[in-house]
Amino acid sequence: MEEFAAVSGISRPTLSKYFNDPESVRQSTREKVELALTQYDYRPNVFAVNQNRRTTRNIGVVLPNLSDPFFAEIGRKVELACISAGYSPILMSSHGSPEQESRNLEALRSLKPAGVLLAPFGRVSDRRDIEKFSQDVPVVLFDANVEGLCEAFVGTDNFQSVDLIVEYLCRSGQPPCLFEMKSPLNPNANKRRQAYLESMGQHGFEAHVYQVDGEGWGFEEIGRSEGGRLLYEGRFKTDTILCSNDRLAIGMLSAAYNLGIRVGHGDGAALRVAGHDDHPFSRFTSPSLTTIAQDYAAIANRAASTLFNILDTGERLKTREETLFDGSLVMRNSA
Amino acid sequence: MEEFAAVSGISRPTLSKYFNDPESVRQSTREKVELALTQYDYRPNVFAVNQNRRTTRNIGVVLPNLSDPFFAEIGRKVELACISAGYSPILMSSHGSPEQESRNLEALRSLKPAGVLLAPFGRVSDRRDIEKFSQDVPVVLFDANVEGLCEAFVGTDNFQSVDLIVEYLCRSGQPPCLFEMKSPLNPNANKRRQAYLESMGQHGFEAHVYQVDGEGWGFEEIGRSEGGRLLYEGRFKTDTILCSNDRLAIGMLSAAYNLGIRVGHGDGAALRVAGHDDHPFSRFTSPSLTTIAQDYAAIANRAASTLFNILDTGERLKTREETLFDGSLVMRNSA
DNA sequence: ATATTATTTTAACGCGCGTAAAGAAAATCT
DNA sequence: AGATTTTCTTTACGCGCGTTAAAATAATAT
Repeated sequence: MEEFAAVSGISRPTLSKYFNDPESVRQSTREKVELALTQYDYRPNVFAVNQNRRTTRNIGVVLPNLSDPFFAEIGRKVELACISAGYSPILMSSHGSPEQESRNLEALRSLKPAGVLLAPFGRVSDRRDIEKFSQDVPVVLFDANVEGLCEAFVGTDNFQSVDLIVEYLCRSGQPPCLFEMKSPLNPNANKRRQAYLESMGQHGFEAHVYQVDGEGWGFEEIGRSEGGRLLYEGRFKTDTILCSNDRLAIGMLSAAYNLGIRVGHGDGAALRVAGHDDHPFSRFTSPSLTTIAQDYAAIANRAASTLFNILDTGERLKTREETLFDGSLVMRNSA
Repeated sequence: MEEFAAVSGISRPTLSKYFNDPESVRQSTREKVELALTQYDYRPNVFAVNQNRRTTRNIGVVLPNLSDPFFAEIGRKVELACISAGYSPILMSSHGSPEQESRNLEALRSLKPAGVLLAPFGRVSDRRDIEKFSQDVPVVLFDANVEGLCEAFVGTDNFQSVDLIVEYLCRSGQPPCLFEMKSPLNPNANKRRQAYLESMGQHGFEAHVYQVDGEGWGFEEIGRSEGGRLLYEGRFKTDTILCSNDRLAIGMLSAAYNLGIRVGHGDGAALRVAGHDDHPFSRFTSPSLTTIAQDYAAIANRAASTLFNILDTGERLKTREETLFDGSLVMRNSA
C-alpha cells in the first residue's frame, strides 16, 4: 500500500479511507486512485484489513444441509442478497448434524462476521451454543425457529399454508390423512401437525395422523419404505395423504408407483398425495406433486434485510421480530 | 496472547510454536499449555495469524452450482476430506455462471488459500482466468476437465462408464438412442457422446443421437419438454433412451409418465430410459432410474489428497496428472 | 559431574493496514 | 482578497501474531 501510495501520488491514509469507502474522498482524488488502480493492480490484504477493524463485511450463512436442494436454493438467494448489499457471504453447511452446527458457529467466530444468517435445526440445535454466539454476533434465524433466541426469525406461516392445502383437499375429495415422522428434527413439522389437527377440526372432519419411525435425513427413503408399508397394509383411513414435506411425499409417490397404485385426482386414480415446500423436484415426480410453495425469495430477502438493518443502525433490536410469509397452493397432478 | 503467556507461564514465542504445531514443543510444555487452555479459553486471532504466514490452511472449494444435488454431495465429501486433513474449506458456488466462477477465484485470491479444489464449468469457463489463478495457487480440478490447465484432474472415465451401460442396454433389449443437449456446458457430455458412438460401433449397432435445444441449468425441464416432444412425435428409432445425465432422464421419465408411456424393462413396458451419474433422486423416480454411479467418494478423496500432497511437499507437480475412476452400473427399474 | 544437545526465554523487528493528531493545501464562502 | 471549511499529507502508534538471534535453561549423553 505504501508503494501504491508512492506511484499513485496519494497518501496512504487517504488510500485507506478510499478503500474503506470510496465515497468518503473527494471526487477528484477518487478518480486519481481509480486511474492508478487500473495501472498498478493493487488490492488491500484482507487479513490485515480485518485485523484492525472491529467489524468485517463478512456474513456467515449457516444451513443445516446443503444436500437438500431446498436449502441449496434458499442459501443461494441469501448469498445473492448479501453480495448485492456489499457483504461477503460465507456459506457453511452443517451436514445434517447439530454438532456441526455448533462447530460452524465456533469457526465463524474467528472470522469476526458482522452478522450471521442461520437456518437452525430447531429443537435439535444446541440452544446454549446459539444463545452464546448470538450474544456476541447479531444473528437472524430463518426457515426454522428457535423460540426466543437471536434477533429475529423469518419463515413461513405453517398454520396458513397447511390450512390452505387441507381446505383444498377437503373440498376436492376425501379429507387428508397426515403422514409424518415420529420425532421430526424440524420445528416446522410440529407446527404443521398442529395446523393439520386444527384445520381438520374446523372443517368438521376426523383427523388421522400417521407417524413413522426413521432416523436422519433420508426422508425420501423413509417415505418410500414406511409409506409403502402403510399403503400395502391398507392402513390409511382415506384415499388422500398429506405429507409433512415434499421429500416424504416423493418417497410416498415412489412407493405407490412400485405398488401399482395410480396416484392423482383424475378418473382411475386410487390415491391422492400432497406435500409441502415446493421442493425443486416436486414438479418432476410422477405424477407431479401438488404442494405448498414457500416464498423462498421473500424469506431470504427479509432475513437478509433485517440483518442489514441491524448492522447499519449498529444497535440490536429492542424486541425480537417474527415475520411469517404466506405459502401458496401449487396444484399439480398428484392431488 | 501476551496475557495468556503471562498466566500460563509460557513465553509467547513458544506459544506461537505450539499453535502452529503442538507437536513441535516438548511434551511437558504442551501439557502446560493445554492445561492453561482449559482454564483461560484463549484462541489465536485468525486474521493476525494469516497475515504473516505466506500460506494459510484455507482450501477454496469452488463448485459450478450448489442447487444441483450432485455437486452438493461431492462438495460435502470434499469439505469433509479437507477438515479431516486439518484444513479449513471455504465453499463457493458459481451459481451456474462462468463469470461468477472467475469472480469466485478473484475473491479467493484475497483469502490466500493454500490451494483450491475446482469443479469448473469446462469449456464455458474462462481459461485465462483459471490459468492465471492457478499460476499463483495450486489448483486441482475435479468432475470436469479443462485440458492442460492446473495441477491435476480427477474425474470419471466416461468411456468406460458409457460403454458399460451401452453394453448392458444392447444385451438386454434394443440398442439405446442417445439423448442430450445441443450445446452442452459440460465437457463430460461431449466425452459421453464420443463414448456412445464408439461403443455402439463396437457392438455393431447403428447410433442415434438426439440433441435438443435448451439454455441454462434447468435440465429436468428441458428433458421433460424436449424429450416429451420427441416421444410424442415418435422420433426415437429404438425403444431405449440413454440420457446424457440423470437430470435429463428425470425430465424424460416425467414426460413419459404424462404421455401415459409405461417405462421399464418388464412386460407391458414400452420404453426404457437410462441415465448417468446416479443422482441422489434417481432412486426415487417412477420407475427408479437405471444409471451409472460415479465414485463420488473416490473422486473427492483423490482430488483432495492430490492437493494435500502438493501442499505438503511444497512443490508443484512436474507433469499434470489425470486420474479417472470407473463408473459402476446401477440397475434399477427404468431399463 | 562435565560436556553436549534440545528447548525455552528474552528482546526486538516486521507484516499490511487502521487510525488519530496536527499541520498544509485546496475548495468554498463572504 | 481574506476568512472559513473541507480535504489531504505527514507523522506516528497500534493491532495480534510470526519470526529471528542470542542468552538461559533443561534434558541427555559421556
